[in-house]
Amino acid sequence: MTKKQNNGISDVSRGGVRQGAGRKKGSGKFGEPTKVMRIPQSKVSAIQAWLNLQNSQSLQSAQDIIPSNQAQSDSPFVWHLPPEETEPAELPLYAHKVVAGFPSPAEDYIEARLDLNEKLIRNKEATFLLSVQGDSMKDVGILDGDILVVDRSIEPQDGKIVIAALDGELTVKRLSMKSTGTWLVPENENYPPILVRESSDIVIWGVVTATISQF
Amino acid sequence: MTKKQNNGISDVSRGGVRQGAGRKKGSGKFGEPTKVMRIPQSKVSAIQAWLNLQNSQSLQSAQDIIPSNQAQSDSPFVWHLPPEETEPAELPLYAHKVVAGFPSPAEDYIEARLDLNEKLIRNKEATFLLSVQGDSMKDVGILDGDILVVDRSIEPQDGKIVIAALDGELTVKRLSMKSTGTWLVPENENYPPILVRESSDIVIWGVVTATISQF
DNA sequence: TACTTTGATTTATGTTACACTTTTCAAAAT
DNA sequence: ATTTTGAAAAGTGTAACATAAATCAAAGTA
Repeated sequence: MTKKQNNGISDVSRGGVRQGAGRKKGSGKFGEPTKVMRIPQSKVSAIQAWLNLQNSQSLQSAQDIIPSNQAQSDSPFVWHLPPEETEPAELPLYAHKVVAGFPSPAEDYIEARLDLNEKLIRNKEATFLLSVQGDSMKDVGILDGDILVVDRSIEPQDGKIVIAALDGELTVKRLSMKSTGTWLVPENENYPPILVRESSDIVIWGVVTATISQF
Repeated sequence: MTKKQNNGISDVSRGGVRQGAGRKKGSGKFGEPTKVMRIPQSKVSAIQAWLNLQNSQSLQSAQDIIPSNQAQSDSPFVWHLPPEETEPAELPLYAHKVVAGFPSPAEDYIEARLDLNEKLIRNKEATFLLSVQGDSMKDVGILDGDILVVDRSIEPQDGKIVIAALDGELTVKRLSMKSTGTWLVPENENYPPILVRESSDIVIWGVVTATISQF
């Protein structure tokens, strides 16, 4: 296999011990020293998923928003959150049966004023945002690049759309708990439902309460 | 030290291979098989803390909270673990192997204000919200009941998704300005594109910058 | 000269191995 | 009947090992 045939006088004339040779410290995927730990089996994938997230999160600051080096699945990734507090912006909300009439939206048409934070976030402490990769949930309007609003304080019930850590990867799917068992169901006919076996290692991170597509 | 002096005929007459001998499976502190994982140093204590928490929650809290076998840690880890989702009991989801409660990947950010307004609204004065009826734009994730964020200050260009008042009705469509004329194009194969004739009465109210679906 | 290839070196990573600890139970001792 | 004992079985933390990936200067090539 190896072409190194050090018979007597070798052709070794490259490489060698020298300053600066070899891989750089901190060049691994974690960017820091590691330690081995013993983890209970059922928690392995949750931790893997979490580490992946942490990883992509720190990459985000340097790179763009969505890391592309692991585009093989529909994993959501943590969205960077605006640090600063600003005054709540209340926007006019027009009735959804807006009749024609005057093109320019005047005060008359305003049905209510709405603060998006208030509208979308019920439990601020338990809510975080993720961005989506993949289109396995496209039929419910969750598209690649969307921002998901996830509430960890909502109980994952049958029919809810959840963020689940399965085999070390985060996915967004609809949770289905039937007599046939627990399933993670995509909303895209090109993807099959996933049966959550007894032996499966699954952790639900939260319930998706909204998705935001930006154009 | 050992008093076992197996010289010739030993006094071995206790113990021995037999059914039921030895420690029981699942009698460890995790109650299940484990696996070794490599963990980045900075995450070790967080994971330990979480594992301890999980442990003391699922098992009896007869023991103490803080394990003493790792009290040598030099990092002043604060055990201020969030009260979190630990609402008055009632999550017997363990039966389904569905467990909530991994520390949020965005925990550090939750403290910060999730300002969706800032994220979604560029020009507050010119922005309004509109809710959607119909599914003519479902392929871009605009579904019935969604809330649209509309910016009147953005110039309606070819390819933009716009709110148009056409012959007295408000619609959301993609604006297409080709040599064949100006079109309002649905994003749903069941709907035909609409040609905007010279005689048409059309007014563009604004450009859609985002859509929000709530579940 | 400028670019590409090569290969030893160094760090990273996942897994196995191993030393030691803990738990368990029945025979032996009391 | 109760306690002691000790091998067996399982658990736990860490070292060790085998690849894998990254790095860079020498050597090769155009």
